[in-house]
Amino acid sequence: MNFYFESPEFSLERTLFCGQYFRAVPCGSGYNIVLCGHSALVSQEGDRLCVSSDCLQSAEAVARALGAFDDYSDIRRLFSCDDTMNAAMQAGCGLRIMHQPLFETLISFIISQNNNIPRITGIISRLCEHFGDNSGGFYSFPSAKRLASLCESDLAPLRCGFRARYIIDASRKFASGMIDEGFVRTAPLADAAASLMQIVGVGPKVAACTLLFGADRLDSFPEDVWIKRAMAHFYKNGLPPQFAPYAGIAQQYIFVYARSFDFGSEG
DNA sequence: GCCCAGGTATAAA
DNA sequence: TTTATACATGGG
Repeated sequence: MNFYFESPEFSLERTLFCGQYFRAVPCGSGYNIVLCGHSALVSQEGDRLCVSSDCLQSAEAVARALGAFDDYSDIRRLFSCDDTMNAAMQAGCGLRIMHQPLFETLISFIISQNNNIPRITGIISRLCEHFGDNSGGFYSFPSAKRLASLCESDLAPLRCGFRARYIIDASRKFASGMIDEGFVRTAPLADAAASLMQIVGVGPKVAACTLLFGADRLDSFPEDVWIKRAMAHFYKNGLPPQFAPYAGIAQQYIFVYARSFDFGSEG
């Protein structure tokens, strides 16, 4: 069934392809996605988001997880005092930070390290096909409990290389309760990051992306080589301090903007 | 073959 | 405390 949501100032494509999500598969004029346990075909016509899913509840959950109901007008107003951010907001117009499940985000960004997007997509796809639950031809993201029951060699079909060990370690630390979702969501940012970095293979970058995209921590700032280059180019002294509560969103706008200049290959 | 990919752990300086 | 290298895999 098709469900429609009014979502002004929202861009489905920018949101799905700004580097936070790896499970969108083009299908006709839209995309098949699996999000928060719901599979859906999503598309957009003007200010209207169309979610094709099995029931209204699922469709709403998907739209919510996409951030389609989030209003960034106050945030954009806050950022608008800054010339670079104005240009970045234009480049990333309509993007939203998604609300992805914590464990799924963590595993996705563990897989992303020293890797490229097409291959990340393939590995996650195989992970879901092998160990997720099949419903109607779509696979859920496997639970921490399920993956915790496996060993490294079980992940061989994923061809994820050295990351297999990290995936198993993360799953076991989640399944055992050693990493607590409530803590990750509510503790001071540095403590939440430290909690995630107990996992082998999780450093500051993966932790920060997990916090931003999977724990609604909009203040989390996934600094990496790419962003550092862009930031060094745009800001001598870092982001303006008043942007701190939304540094993650600012960073995501800048990421999209910087990518359009190919800063990745600059010295 | 060589280089790189939204990194991280480890071993040297 | 900072700087170099290996790490699995696959595409350009």
